[in-house]
Amino acid sequence: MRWTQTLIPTLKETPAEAELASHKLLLRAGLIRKLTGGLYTFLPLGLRVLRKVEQIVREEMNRAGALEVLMPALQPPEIWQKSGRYETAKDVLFKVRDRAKKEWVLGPTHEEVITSLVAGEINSYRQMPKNFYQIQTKFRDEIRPRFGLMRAKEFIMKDAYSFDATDEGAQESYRKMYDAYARIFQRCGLKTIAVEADTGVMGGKFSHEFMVPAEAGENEVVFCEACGYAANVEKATSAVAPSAPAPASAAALEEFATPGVLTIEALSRPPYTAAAERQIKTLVYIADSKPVVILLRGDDQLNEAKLAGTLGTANFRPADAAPEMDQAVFAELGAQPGSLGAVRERLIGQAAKYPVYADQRLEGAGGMTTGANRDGFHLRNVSVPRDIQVTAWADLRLVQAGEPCPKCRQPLKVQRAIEVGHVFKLGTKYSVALNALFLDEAGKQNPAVMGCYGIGVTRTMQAVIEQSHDEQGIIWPFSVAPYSVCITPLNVEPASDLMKRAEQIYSQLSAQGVDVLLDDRNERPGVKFKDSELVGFPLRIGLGEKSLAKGEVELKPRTGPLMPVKVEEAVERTLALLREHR
RNA sequence: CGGAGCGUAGCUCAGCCUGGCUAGAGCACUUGGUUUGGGACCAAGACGUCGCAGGUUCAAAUCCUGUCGCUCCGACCA
Repeated sequence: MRWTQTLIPTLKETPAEAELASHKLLLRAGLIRKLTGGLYTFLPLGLRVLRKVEQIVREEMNRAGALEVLMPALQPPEIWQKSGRYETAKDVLFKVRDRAKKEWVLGPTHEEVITSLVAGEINSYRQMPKNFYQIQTKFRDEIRPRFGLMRAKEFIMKDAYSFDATDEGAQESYRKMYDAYARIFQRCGLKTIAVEADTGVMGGKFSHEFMVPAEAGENEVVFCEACGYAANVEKATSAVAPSAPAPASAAALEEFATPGVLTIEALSRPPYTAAAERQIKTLVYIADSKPVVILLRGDDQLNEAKLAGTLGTANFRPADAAPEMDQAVFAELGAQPGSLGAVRERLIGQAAKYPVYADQRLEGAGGMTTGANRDGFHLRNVSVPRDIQVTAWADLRLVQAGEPCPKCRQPLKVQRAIEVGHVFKLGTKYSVALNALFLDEAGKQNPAVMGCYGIGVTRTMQAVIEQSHDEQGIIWPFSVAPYSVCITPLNVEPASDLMKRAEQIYSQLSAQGVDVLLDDRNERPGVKFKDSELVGFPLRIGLGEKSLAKGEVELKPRTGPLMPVKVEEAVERTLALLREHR
């Protein structure tokens, strides 16, 4: 392709709308343009990258034995009602109406469609295992689209769904996808870590996310360099020490005045000096419209994902002074936040019936300080086993960097990351709901055991840029670069020897099947160099009068030194470099 | 949805506080010329419903109200 014949609208200045380096570069390098918030057009160069990522995904899915299909993006709401997600996923569902006013759904994902298909087409254990995948546009009514392609209303996802006759078979399907994902991201030049992920309230068996470490990521992963333990912070646990136990001869509860003290921090300072780890933090949440009390150690933070698992619902929020209903809850408890506690004898009336969920770390703790359910007062000498009636113990705390690894006790690290892929062992939730049943060897009817597997293709493309760029621009790996080679003649007069040489190299490389771009613009050298570095072609072949006088052209890898080579050897040397990176 | 900020040329922004003459700059674009190994220079030119609607005023980009859009922080997720 010739530069003057395609459209590569590079920008010298950074568009005001972009925050992330990768988002800025997508715009500046002329890969995408925004139509409106969360919706982007892929320009010729951006589309080439996207297609290359898709092709890698396709090859690896095929290698893993998955079958490519293409399902409708426009879907009937009935199947969503059957699975129950018409309600549970209502916030992300785009809905449209046809001329008869009938409602349709724009697919945010395709479990319902594929399971409906399989229900009709697969009836025997002999037809399994099967794994179907597609690369397709998804629609999600994101609350807040942001960061360019990272979180868009419309994006391209590779989704796959496996169907097995047995649980062991499903494990094997899961493992194959896990391995395929590792290969896919590696081929895209991405460093990823696979982390244990929260299965949420859907209660799937287990799940891994593929994360690209990056400060710009929206997730946090906890990992151990010593033993390889890695988990999403929502799921992560650690081997933190339990709290100091209640002494044998426990002192009696004692109320003391703490005027104006509303925080753990304030209570840990003089004149009170109750260390944070000797305090009990009391939180009140409204879950499914009912108040619940949550207890953590003073120096711990609540992990809301774990709370969701414990409560069995994601429909909860912290109680807040504003809504009247919440005010009634605080009135029942006898105090405002800052003076709340869960000591049995202080919970009277309705408050005595509020369920109390306590973090495991408090189990057996003694000598603690907590709110007295009376504004401006706290209680000391609290013994958890003696004074607090706990409805259920659970792991509710957020793991912090430096805590001991749950497997090997070495210090854990925390890193921000971008989620590019997710593998999920689903079980039979959808096959039961949508009747995907089969007959086993014994002639007995069973629901298929499913797994689902997603890769954000457009997000992966941006993640590559986020992980691989410098001040000059993008640094594309050969595998997904829009063009592997950019030929940069510094004189584009058609009659010039220099341009003839450039044309010759261009046609020879093209004939060898190399993705090559000829920068035939009549621009000054600086402009051409800057642009080729901004776009990030892995290899540039520079042709200038000076070096050509010596019979040389210049090979310039994006991040390597300039390599003068004989004109006659330019094509061969280029092909050799490309082979090295295959 | 809650909180914060921003809407002026294709892009980056100034002007707004303290209303006033023909609404500006740089980049990009067009034409001509000079240049040509790291984002050139000279000259001439084209490009604006100042997001939109209403109000205040002799007069509104500027003040007020509403509205729409965008960006950032939180809940959602590939």
